[in-house]
Amino acid sequence: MVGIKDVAKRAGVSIGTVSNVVNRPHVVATATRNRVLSVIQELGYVRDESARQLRAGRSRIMALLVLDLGNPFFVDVARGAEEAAHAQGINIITCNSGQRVETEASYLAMLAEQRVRGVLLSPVDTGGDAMQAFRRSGIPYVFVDRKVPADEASSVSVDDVAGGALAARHLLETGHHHIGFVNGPTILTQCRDRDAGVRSVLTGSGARLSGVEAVGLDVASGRDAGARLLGMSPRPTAVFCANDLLALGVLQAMVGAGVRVPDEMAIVGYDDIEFAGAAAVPLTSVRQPAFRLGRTAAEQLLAETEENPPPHRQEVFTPELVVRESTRVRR
Amino acid sequence: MVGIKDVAKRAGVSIGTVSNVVNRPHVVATATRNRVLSVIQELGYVRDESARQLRAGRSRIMALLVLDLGNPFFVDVARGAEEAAHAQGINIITCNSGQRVETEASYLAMLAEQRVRGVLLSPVDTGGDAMQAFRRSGIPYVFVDRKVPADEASSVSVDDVAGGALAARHLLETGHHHIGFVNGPTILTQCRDRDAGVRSVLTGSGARLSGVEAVGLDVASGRDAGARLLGMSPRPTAVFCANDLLALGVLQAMVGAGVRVPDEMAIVGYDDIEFAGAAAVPLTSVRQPAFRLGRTAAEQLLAETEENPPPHRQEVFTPELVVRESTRVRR
DNA sequence: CGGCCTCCTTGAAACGTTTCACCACCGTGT
DNA sequence: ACACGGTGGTGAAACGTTTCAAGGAGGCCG
Repeated sequence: MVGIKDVAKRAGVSIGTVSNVVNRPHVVATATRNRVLSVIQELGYVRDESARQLRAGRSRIMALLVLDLGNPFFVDVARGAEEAAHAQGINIITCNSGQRVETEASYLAMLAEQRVRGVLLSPVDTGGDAMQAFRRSGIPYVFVDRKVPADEASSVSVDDVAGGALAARHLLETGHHHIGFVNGPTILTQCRDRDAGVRSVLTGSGARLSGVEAVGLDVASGRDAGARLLGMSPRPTAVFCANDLLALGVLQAMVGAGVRVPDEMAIVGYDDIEFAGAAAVPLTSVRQPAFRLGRTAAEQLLAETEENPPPHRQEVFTPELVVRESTRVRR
Repeated sequence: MVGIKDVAKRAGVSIGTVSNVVNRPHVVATATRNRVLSVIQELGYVRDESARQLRAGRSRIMALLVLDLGNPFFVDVARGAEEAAHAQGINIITCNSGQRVETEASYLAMLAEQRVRGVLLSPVDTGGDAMQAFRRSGIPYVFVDRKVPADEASSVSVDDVAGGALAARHLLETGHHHIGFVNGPTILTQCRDRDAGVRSVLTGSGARLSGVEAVGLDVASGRDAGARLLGMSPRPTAVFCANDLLALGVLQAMVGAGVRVPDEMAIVGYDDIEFAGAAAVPLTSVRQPAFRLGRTAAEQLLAETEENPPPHRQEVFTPELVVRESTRVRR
């Protein structure tokens, strides 16, 4: 592998000069610069970032550690983060934990060892050993889609309690008295918060709530939950799902069983992913500003990795209900 | 930031011993090892991967550079790759070029400077400068979802010509004589191949082909293309889309315009992403084994980064037609 | 009691950069 | 002729690891 030394020797200059050509071209004379540049071309020299970083003490890479890339919501978050980072010439690498605690831990360890510039975090497990160790590493991080106490770190999130409430209220207003709630794993704050929102609205409303906890937050888990819903008697007349993927799964189960949506079963999803509007029955969903979430978080993180970091901030966006066929009231 | 020296001093041993505790625990006496380990704990020491890598000359990270994470097909590819890599204790980082040539170039440069262990590549632009430079870097790479000459590198792909042919034949067999083809940007080999497949079947069949080139491979481009399709006269009675996202967009355009699917317009997509089956009208689609694609490619890449790399291989999977509502013949 | 083996530990070199103090040279003003 | 400033280039230190030859401390055998 060709290094700066080879270039120096071949161009008949010192190592320092080659380094200058690469990093501060203006300080070296035009003739020398061109000679060195052409040798670099000729030899195909690529500088070694690990050496550079070892010297500099800091990396030029930011990372995004994401709960589940299979969820288009997070893909949009990633896009937003990428946009913000690229605008400042920083590359973002994405790590997908797939909601597995061990995978997450392994990525956290890797990122710490890598001395990454900063990390955008949407962790499964905020309290675990891996996360504790990561905190101590001193690498700046910002939580995405999860709120944390202000003294720990910045966060950019969406008010999930409000989102859950929004969905529940909508179902009440469209005349339902028995509502199913397909929630995801309650280890996730998002799920607990949405649950809290639902309960805050339903408690004392006279409506009945039937909860189902899905094993995952994907379509397959949704189909599964749908089947369980179908087995209930009395069966709820409407269901709120913690996630559009779950909602799509539930919808598939309903269609498969010949249960008409929304007439026999209204469905509300969460996230308003692009596919929600294109579903067999277009889904009513609680929209989150995913792209902005990612962008805002990345901007904050970038700011916090600068010389004089600004104080931590907790940004909370407000979700919005998008009504479609799946809860339309027919008269 | 605490380094190996701090640990050594505090534990009263040499830095070599600390290194041994971390990397070859068995060679150090139990008492010493425990003492060092507890100091590591206490100080929160995390080893610096850039120094480690500088010394070792190679990284322990693999990368996946992907065309578009917004396409669930690639998310599945990523999952497959992650599975294979994690099975060998290697972490995979994902880089999303979003089909932008400059973004791709910038990631390629970054990965080369990073001296990554190996890269899984689904590039927009195989011939560009960035790619040329990357080849020279000597980092092992394997193409995913794209075939290349055997002497350059390994590749794992799906026969796109066959896939295109499969779709076209299906539409002929279901009685269509005027077929639309919504293709993606022809800079992508995949799109050119699918086109070739379609033409090979339609040429001489007596059927008419109306081509539309979408600007992207996403839902919005599909809606756009759908609108163009609707403006044609005579209007095709069926359309094959190079991609399920395009197909979903076209479907939305049809639904929006009150054109019945499949009666007035049959639709075939490509990839068979999870959402295809859950669409307003479940989509017929050409299925690709995305997960296996990713897993196989990662396995090959891992093998090629070993001591005695196996020869390059070209693995080509065969696509499969999945028939659903969107092309169902009613009688 | 000397020699030898085994088990642990050490110190220093090396990895490929960046940075910085220092030097050589040249032209200019006095 | 001399001092001086500016320009362009050099050499060496430093970054935090890993690795490896070498050495010290015991224990065992003859």
